Amino acid sequence: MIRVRFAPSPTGYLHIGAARTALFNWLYARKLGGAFLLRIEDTDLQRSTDESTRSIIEGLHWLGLDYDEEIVFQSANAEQHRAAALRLIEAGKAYRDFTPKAERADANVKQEIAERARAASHTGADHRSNPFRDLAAPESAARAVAGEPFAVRLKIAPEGRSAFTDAVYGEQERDYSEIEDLVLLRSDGHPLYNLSVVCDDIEMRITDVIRGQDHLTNTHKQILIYDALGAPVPRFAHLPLILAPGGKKLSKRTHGEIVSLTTYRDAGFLPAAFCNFLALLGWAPSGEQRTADVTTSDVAATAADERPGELMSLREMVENFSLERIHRNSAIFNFDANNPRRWTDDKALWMNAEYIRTMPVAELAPLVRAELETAGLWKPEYETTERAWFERAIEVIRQRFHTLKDFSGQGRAYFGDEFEFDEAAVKKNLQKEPRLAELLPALAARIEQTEPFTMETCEATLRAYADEAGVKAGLFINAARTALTGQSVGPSMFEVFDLIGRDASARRLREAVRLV
RNA sequence: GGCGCUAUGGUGUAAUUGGUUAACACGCUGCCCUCUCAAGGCAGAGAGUACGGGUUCGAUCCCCGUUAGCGCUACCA
Repeated sequence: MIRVRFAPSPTGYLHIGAARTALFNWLYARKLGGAFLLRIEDTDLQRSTDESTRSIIEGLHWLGLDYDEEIVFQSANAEQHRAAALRLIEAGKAYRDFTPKAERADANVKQEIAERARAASHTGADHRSNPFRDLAAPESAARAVAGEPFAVRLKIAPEGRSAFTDAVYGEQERDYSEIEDLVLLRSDGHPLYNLSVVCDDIEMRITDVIRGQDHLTNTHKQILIYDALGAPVPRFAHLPLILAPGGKKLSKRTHGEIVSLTTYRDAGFLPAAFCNFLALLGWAPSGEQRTADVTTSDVAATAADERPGELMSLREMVENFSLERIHRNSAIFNFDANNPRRWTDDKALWMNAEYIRTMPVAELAPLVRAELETAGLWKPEYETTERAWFERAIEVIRQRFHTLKDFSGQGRAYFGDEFEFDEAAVKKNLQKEPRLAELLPALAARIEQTEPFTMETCEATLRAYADEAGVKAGLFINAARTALTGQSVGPSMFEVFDLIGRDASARRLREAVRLV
């Protein structure tokens, strides 16, 4: 049985790249009927926080990626990892390194690495020139017993090659001479990443490791640890990275909130839409599936036969998913920090709007309810006596919305009398024609007396009065839109009258006079 | 410095795995529809597949080199 895991380290919020890794693992597990597990890699005690762990769990929950067993906290297994390292010493596969620990500043590690490599190539020193590598076992043990601190290093054979087949990147080979005797245990006894990952993956009986491409070259080291431990090596699949515009690294430091999953939740994205978008970064259904999906998509039950194949429900993604179709080049997450309209990837925004516009209203309603609740606009009647009205309002206004936030923003006037007037709209629709000061109350009176009060009768009333007053119907229509909703854009005006209702419509028309 | 990975319009991707006027989506431009804005419809601009060599009757696709970007190279994860 397939067992995969998502293993983030809880140092900060859940990164969208990590979220995509989680999604792919989940997709793979669900497709193959396997288990999807969650492991929190909190071995770096200084940087790990509970808050971050919580945000990871919340993020997965929001996306709808359910995990199958208890969460594993890596720090809880430190003792086992240590024992494994000690066992490797006994077996002669690792050795104690008594070299005093070198302090280095995090900021210049890269530079230091380069300099050290250059120096080593001059002196002819290689990865196997550690003086403690071949220290006799009894002496090594004696020094340890005497209390001398030591790190534990894996003993890599001087000659040979490591090889594996990555499900995405294909055949991978690396000469042992390129691999240093990596440290498994710090001199303070703390197990290091590569050891911990391998031990936990063995313990959790992970069969397929699906993770970011940044681990591709480290995989050779981990395979060496599997071998030393005598454990079977899982299958590996590395995912291309997600980069910022310009092909630069997408980081919290330089790009801020844009890389955090919670940003999208808080901005009113639908989890299904965001998963859909994320899935298409580095993966795509085949051309065949793309066209086949046109008729089977259930994202939009109402217009299924018109949907492009890129829009897929989670269920459809599971159906179509395969490691083989993940590609190897990194994807760019496109956005423009200087343009508020382009604050995140255009396609993500479009896709979210598409979902909002086409998903069944019954599924959208609870999400709108949550949004209205947080905005203080929710009324319990929307679930009972006004349910039909509520669903109709959603249906009408969602056509122009991009995120759930729009229901409490642009859509505010539909759910209450407290709303803002857009300055430009007032100027354009109410202030260009001074006669509106008299005409608006008169229109209000006519609207009020319209019987029955429907889209059609409102239209007839308005047009008749426009004729009578000798103005264009458009004048009234646009003025009414701004009077009733505060905006210059929105649904067909007669639908707006109908939704907002007789009393509120008349009232808002009269009140708008003060803005003329 | 060493090793590795990658390279199709602005972005995400497709191309029956060597044979297409290089396709689709987002974005962009224009027109239509129209009470506004979306949506929708129509039309269009935008890549000859990073560059240079091979192999081949024929390369987006296979090979080599160059360049660029990214990753790894820590007693970080």
